[in-house]
Amino acid sequence: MNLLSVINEKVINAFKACGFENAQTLVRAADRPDLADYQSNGALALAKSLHQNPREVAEKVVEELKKDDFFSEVSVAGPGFINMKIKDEELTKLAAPILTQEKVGYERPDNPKTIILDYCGPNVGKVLHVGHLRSGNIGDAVRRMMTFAGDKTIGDAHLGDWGRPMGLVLTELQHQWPDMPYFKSDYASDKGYKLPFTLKDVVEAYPIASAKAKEDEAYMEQAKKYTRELQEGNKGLRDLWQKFVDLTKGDTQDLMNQLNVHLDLWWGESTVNDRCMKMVEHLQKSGIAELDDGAWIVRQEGDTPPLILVNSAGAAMYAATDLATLEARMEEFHPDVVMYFTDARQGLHFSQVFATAKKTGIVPDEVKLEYQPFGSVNGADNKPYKTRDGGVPTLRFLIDSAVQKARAKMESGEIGRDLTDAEKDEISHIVGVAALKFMDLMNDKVKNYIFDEERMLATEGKTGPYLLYAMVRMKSVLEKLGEPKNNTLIITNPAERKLLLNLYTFPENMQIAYDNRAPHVIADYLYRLCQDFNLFYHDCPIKDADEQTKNSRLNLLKYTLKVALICADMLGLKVPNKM
RNA sequence: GCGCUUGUAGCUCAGCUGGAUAGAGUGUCGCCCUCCGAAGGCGAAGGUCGUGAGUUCGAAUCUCGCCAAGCGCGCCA
Repeated sequence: MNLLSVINEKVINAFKACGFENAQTLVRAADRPDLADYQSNGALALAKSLHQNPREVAEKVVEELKKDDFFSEVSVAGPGFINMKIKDEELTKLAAPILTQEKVGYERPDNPKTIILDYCGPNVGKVLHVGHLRSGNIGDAVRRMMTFAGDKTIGDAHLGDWGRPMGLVLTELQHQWPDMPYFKSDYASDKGYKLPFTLKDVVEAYPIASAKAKEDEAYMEQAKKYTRELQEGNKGLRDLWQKFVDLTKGDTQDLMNQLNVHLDLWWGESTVNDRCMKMVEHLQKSGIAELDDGAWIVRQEGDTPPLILVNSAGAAMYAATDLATLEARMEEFHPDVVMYFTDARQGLHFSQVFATAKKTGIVPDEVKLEYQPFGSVNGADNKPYKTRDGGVPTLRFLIDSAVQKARAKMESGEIGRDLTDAEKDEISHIVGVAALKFMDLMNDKVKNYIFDEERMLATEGKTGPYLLYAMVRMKSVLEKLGEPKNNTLIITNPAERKLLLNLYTFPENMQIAYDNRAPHVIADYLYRLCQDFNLFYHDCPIKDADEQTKNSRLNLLKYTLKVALICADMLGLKVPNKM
């Protein structure tokens, strides 16, 4: 049960009582809060299909609704809106049955699904950068939303750990550390061997290697050879490869932990290596793949260019790995939906892969494949964000910088004076990361946004720190003044009413966010909730109020905190107890 | 050339499965701490919704054309 469904039921019955059997009620929170709490646009839609005057239809329904003393006022406005105001007593009466529910009134309209979400996408040999922030952040937020809604979710990092880049890294590492045991013909084990290189060396090795390979043919041949031998299972290369894959994984894990981004699965391209070859062979034999200019391709419908499965050098392309990964996911998890969170430039690739997956039967018809593109992060010049020296900012740099600035803010302000150093460290990390994450999640994901560190860390305006501050206040007041004694609610002030009404709209907002895979809808809702709370806090003193009012306000506060924390959690924001 | 995405207040963005007076934030200007956390609150000013047509009782929203920006188009991922 939630407020929308309660009102909707009443409006449906009113329409029926007027002889309109299957009317769409189109009930929602009012666009004009000055005129109504909820509105129904059903009369407009109905009148259109019946070729009647919408106002007349609305008048009839309003007469019916007026009989219900749930409403304090029901009226027709404009071309045929039905405006409804709810009695304060009814509003407060519903608080306990709705707002104490675990999901505060959210009820999903369909059956739970199994959903695989492909996000983060780290590549071995490359540093995580601002793009991984978006992929991880958005993908994880959507995963959290779906988990809340009751779906079984699987977040997969989809590690880029295979192919030519691995051969290049192996080659360059050998050049720099030729004495490593892995390359010896009699290699058996590296037990007790201490690695001479670090993650830093690995990520530096890749660009060096690909530059060398372009100029030096022998070097390229070596890389190709290692790529092939790695795939064939050469033990030394396999062991060395595992070492630097683990370094990358560890680093990614650390960064994702810092961002509070959760991953369930670390399947890499290597995971599907064997399967990939078999799949390609099958497509070749079945005639779906055809040879063209030495490459194996799958033709697409219309003007869509063909998908390249295997290049003319015989190497599987990433479309092939993606298809093999899909095949593996189907077998292992039988998902209803698979979604990909990658930047907006890969649209063509995924439309080819999806079409091919369906055409070949790798993915059954009933399984939905969703491409969820996101825009780029731009600098003040509206071009992809760069650091001052012109480089691509690494994810670690972005996090460190945000945390450091949050800390500086704490030191310079008058706040947090009573915090210990350890507390300051912990809290500035939470605040800095929240600033970064919220800036990334607050806008529609397909759009580019402009990275502005000053603004994202500001405490005024629509920012992470503003939200955290509001929630910290809620916690703090509740802790100081204690739990309410019973769950009776009364309305004595417009700010209380506004806040309460807003709490009731959580289910609707949740549904919109879910349907559109849109964390920014939750972000926006949470922001409005915090605004309403701040007004309530300002206008409605609790401590010195009479017993009944105090109790009621504590209840309202408790409910607000509960909903706010649910939203914050869906966005992957941690909320400290003080700041 | 074909395709994808975007264009809303000075700036950053909501609203886009058709509905009322297009909303926030920021910036600008003014106001509010003897009071549970002022990292807060209140108010004012600010818009030909890129543009032109069409559909409709009604369009920021749907359709088409045009303009502008970004991106993608077989052997990288």
